[in-house]
Amino acid sequence: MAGSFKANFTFKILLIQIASMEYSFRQIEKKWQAEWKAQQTYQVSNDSDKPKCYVLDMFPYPSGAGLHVGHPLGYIASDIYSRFKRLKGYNVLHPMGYDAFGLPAEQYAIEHGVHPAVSTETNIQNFRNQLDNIGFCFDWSREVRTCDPSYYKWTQWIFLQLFESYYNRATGKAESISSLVAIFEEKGNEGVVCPGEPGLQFNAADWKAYSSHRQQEILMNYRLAYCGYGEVNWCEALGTVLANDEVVNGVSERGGHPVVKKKLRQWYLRITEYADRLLEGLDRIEFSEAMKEMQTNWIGKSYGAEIDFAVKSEKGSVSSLRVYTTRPDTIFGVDFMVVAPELDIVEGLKSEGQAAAVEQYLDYVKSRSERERMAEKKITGVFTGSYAINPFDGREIPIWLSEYVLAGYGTGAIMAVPCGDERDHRFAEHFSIPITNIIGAQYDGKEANPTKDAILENSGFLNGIGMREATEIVLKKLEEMGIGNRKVNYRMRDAAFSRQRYWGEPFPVKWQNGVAKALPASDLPLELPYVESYKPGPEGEGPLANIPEWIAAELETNTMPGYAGSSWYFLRYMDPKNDKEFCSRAASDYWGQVDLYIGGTEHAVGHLLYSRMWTKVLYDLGHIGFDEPYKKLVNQGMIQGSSRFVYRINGTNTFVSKGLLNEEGMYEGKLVDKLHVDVNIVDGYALDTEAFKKWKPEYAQAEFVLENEQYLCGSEVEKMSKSKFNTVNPDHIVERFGADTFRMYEMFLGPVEISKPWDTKGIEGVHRFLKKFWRLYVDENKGLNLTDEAPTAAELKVLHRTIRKIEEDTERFSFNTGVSGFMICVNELNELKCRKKSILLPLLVLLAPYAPHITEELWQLAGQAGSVLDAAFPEFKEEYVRESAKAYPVAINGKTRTEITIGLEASQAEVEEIVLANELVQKWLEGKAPKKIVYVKNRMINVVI
RNA sequence: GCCCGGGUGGUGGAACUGGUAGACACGCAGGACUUAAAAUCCUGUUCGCCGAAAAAGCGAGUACGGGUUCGAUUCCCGUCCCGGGCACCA
Repeated sequence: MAGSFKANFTFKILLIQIASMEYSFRQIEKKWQAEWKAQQTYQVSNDSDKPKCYVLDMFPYPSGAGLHVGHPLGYIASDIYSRFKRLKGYNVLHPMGYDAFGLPAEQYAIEHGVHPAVSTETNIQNFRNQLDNIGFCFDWSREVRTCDPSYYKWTQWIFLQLFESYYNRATGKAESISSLVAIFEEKGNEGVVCPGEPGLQFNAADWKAYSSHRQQEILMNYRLAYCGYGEVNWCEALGTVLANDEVVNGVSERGGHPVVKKKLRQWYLRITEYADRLLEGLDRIEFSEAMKEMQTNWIGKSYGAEIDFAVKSEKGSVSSLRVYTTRPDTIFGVDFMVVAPELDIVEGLKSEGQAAAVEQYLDYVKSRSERERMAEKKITGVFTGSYAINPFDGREIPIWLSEYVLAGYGTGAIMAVPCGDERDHRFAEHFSIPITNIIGAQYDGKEANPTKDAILENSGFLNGIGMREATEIVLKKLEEMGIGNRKVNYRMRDAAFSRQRYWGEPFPVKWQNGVAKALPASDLPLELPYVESYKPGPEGEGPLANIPEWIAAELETNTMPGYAGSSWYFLRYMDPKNDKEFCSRAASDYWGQVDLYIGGTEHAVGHLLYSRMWTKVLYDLGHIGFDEPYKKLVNQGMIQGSSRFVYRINGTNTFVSKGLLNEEGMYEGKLVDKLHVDVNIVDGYALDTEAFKKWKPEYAQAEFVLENEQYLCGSEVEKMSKSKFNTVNPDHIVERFGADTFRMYEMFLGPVEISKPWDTKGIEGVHRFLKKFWRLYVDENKGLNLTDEAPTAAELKVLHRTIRKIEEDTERFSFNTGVSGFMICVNELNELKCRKKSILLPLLVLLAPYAPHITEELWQLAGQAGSVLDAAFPEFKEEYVRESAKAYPVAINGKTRTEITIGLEASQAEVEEIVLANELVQKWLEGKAPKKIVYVKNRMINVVI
């Protein structure tokens, strides 16, 4: 008994010892995360002799769902790059913070009665824990939050800069409103076109004679941040304004209530004044061509003309119709006009006979969102009963209304040339409008041809003239006749900058007698007051309108949108604690532009354009020394999720199982709304209907139409996002495999810029690699197992190839191939049974940016001083990898047939001789002479027969 | 609809500037070690044809159809499918 007990006891001790030298990743990771925190290893100074490098991740919104595996993809990439740059001797700024204002927190407040500040704080804590788990090198002492008054004080301050500025087109930059007033007092607005009211003209005397109310109204039309009127999605039943996101099939996602458009007073940013500079700036920054193209298209600069057509109508109240066209040369091909249904002149255009049809059409359009209108393939429209007169041949052209023409672009009216424009063509065919062919054989009668190179026919005085030339002739003639002028147009509109919401920055503005007055900077921050209820105010105003004190103080009741705080946050990180300035000039001069910005393409035209504009304004006003915020942008692809959908019969609370829908996605002839459902309450495709009822209050009374006693959901691969309820939490991945494995696996999945669906299987391979790596240094029984022997040539070759590979791949953000490079290296060193410090210590440094915890542990075990984070990146030496010969693939007619090893210095003649002597090549030649032998040094050889 | 991106084995992907398609992994199959399992290690793995098998060989192959080229996953034209954005999600 005793002997057996003792043996058992010893055995246990042995087990513990063995276990202690295994790769126990959780223990190692927690140890070093605590150590780095204690040592403040990641704190960065603004004062350093080293070259600077600013690496930034796009500002996350701390959602209640927490991090999903898609978020850290970019953070890991930037983390690896930051650590790599640190090893390379840079002073690296790599900060993180929270874009903490936003709709979801408010939505949550409405649904659960929790104050957004409370839920946001909880979410941030949660986010932070999740981030810490992964071992990022963020300098948390620089953390910022947009909802913190010490932060939004400066958001409000920058808003005041915008409010107190206008864009001087003559100097091409923002200047102060006071300097504009000085110009007005001296000479009126001559030479200073009013962007908000282009026809406006007044002299100094006029200006002085204006009431102060009128003066303020004029100034408002110049300000970079200004007030105007705009349409919003208004839901009467909810008494609130909805985001496009929240509107499905013309009804609210919450509750399925009708949504119509309503005009409300709104703030705007005059980003259109910066259109040309936003275009020009693209030439000076390293964004992908696709990204530049998207921004260019969004800005949508076009050169064309505005033309006034005389109108013949029953009422006679409309004398002319102004259209915008980029193709004045096609004016003889105009077969009809299309006017946006919202335009005021519609009332005057409709004839008695068409009145009913027009009214019916207007009702239809009112129920449609802009998104739906643009996505519509179906052709809709109505004839107004009026005609425009072609100024050159007097032809009467019918005027139609159609939703494919948008009120906000150009003049809201177009001249339709069906033979040259696809949409016009389909419209003409659909409504049987006769088509005039002005390009002869270039038009086949079936499809529009948008060519610019045809010779015009059927075109009066333009007959026989090329289109490009004709454009100029027509423009001159229109100008002579006084009915048209050249016009540069932008598709981009001014950015709506107010929300009828609670959880955002209050505007530092008072309304007195209908005039907006800026609060003095000394009153900032204007703090967001506490509210009991998040219900909208009267007439769709924001919740702040419900606070008597707020109203009594005459304060603006709108709040700023999400992109306000995120448009300048990269500056605040440089000097986060400054309570005198948004960022000291010394700090912004030291850090300068963001050297590497990583984030998704979903911000291509929103955030990235706004923050570029804000930067330009701050630059113009002399607050910073550069006018582009981001020097280089790398787009991370999305890690996609697999979403699930439920189908609600439109206007009801009844949900129909997927299999019961017909091919058009209808149920018994009824329209259904397709709604996302949380993947966590769906098993495969089967919905847990009880959990569904508890999921959201509005579903508590939901009824289900089942198939085979189950409710089956639809599925789609799409972006992983809180709003699509399809997220996977990284925490449990880290728990099972460790942070180093998680980091490397995310990178190993594929190129950082490509989207791919998440799949947990496959992570084993990376985990195995790290265990193998560990065993290169540590014998699980004996412990550390390194020698001081001199390395062999083969070992040096493996090491230096890896140095080159990792350096190149990290520098070009090809982290996936970097990881595979490490795998190859470890496989080869294993084969060589290499345990030499001279090889393995440099390898530790190479791997440190990718897997910081395991490398720091081994660095310490190997008795190295200091942290591996501050080691020097090993230097690549070409001499160790140099080859003297290459095994060339030899192809016959492009098809590889064999391999021949030839010295690298061989000449064409020598190669030909060697190749022709080869037995296999001779077999293919069958005695004939080759036509040609292609030899590309260090690449391949091709024998052409 | 418009703009942008993508499509390569059973799966994720590699091939960087037009030069050996499938690196590196996952999965799968077989084997070694073990009483067994886990862990670890080894071998094979694009498809088809020809072989008893192995070796070798032949043919096809990077969404589909064309083109340029000695040579195309890579460049050009057209088609299909998937994803992102389209102005109040951030």
